[in-house]
Amino acid sequence: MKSSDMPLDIDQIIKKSQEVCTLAGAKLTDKRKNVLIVLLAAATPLSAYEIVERYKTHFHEALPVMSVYRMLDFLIQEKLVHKLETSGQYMSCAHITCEHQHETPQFLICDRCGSVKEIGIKQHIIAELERSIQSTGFTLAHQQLELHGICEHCQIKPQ
Amino acid sequence: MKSSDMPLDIDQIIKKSQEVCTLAGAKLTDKRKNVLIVLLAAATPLSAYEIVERYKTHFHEALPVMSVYRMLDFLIQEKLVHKLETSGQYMSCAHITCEHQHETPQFLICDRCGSVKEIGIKQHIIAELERSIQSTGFTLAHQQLELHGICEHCQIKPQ
DNA sequence: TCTGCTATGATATAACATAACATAAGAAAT
DNA sequence: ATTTCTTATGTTATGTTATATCATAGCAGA
Ligand SMILES: [Zn+2]
Ligand SMILES: [Zn+2]
Ligand SMILES: [Zn+2]
Ligand SMILES: [Zn+2]
Repeated sequence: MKSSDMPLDIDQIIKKSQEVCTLAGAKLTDKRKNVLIVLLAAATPLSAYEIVERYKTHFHEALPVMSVYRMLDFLIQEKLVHKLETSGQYMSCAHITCEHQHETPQFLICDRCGSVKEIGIKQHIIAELERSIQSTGFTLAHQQLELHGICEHCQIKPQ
Repeated sequence: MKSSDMPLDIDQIIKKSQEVCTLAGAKLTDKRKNVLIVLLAAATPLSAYEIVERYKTHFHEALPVMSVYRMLDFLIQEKLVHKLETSGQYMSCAHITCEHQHETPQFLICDRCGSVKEIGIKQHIIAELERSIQSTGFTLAHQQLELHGICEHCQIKPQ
């Protein structure tokens, strides 16, 4: 299951992505765009090697995995894609078309079906986390939170 | 830097580990024990391959990486060792000698020196997290939280 | 001793990621 | 239009993390 239950308008997201890149003085080349499309069309995060396979299927063109890693680096820099550190997989940002600035992301990873829902982390959670570790002298870098569990759909389904 | 600033009494931890295993009907063999000792003596988490190297240095005996993975599986099952999912590294549990049951662990990972401090996650943080995702229908599995940042020591040191 | 179980060894391979250098494609300057 | 520079992509090799599979050793109980 795609984590968002809303149907995606890929064309619109790509259009917005173009704008984001142009604004940043970066170029969303055709291949970078196609990699993003593969991720947008996927129901779950994909590894770089899975992207190679799907790219081949979708676009009838081979893409070296080395290039995929570089394109992912680019897309991550532009915050169009995120990397899940706990699984080494990549997924498109769920908030590309949102106007607001990108917040610290929080990922809800379903351990049964593999779907991932990205939500912005609530400010008060960050504040609580910081308060709870204050005594350790540790300073948080706001990267991302990856939480594992069972998604809504998988809960109502039989095992 | 070892994350805990307290000097470790490795002998005492090993003794307790023996007890934990015996109680669980499991055997802490010499090799498993030695792998644990390597981790206890390390200042930072180690990869399985790094454990192989250090094992060789400490004990003048080669250990196949395959065996290390199996011993890590065993030690993780007995909660004597944790795996950091964000880096594929392993570290000894900081609470082996504690009497209380093992809580959901939270790891503060220093991105400058690589040290990791393990603390039990506060109940109210879990409650807050659960409340914040309630509307998504997602049910958290209490695995572990890996937080990145800068540790106390690295903050006072020049870059 | 025989039997069966658990631990470990050995080998191969899968899966994820980076390094280094070559070529192509496009923009800017001449 | 040609040269030059830069950026994007291709190619090959290798490093790193993890699993699969089958063989052997060691040990406990019948
Ligand atoms: Zn995002
Ligand atoms: Zn699910
Ligand atoms: Zn622990
Ligand atoms: Zn540090």
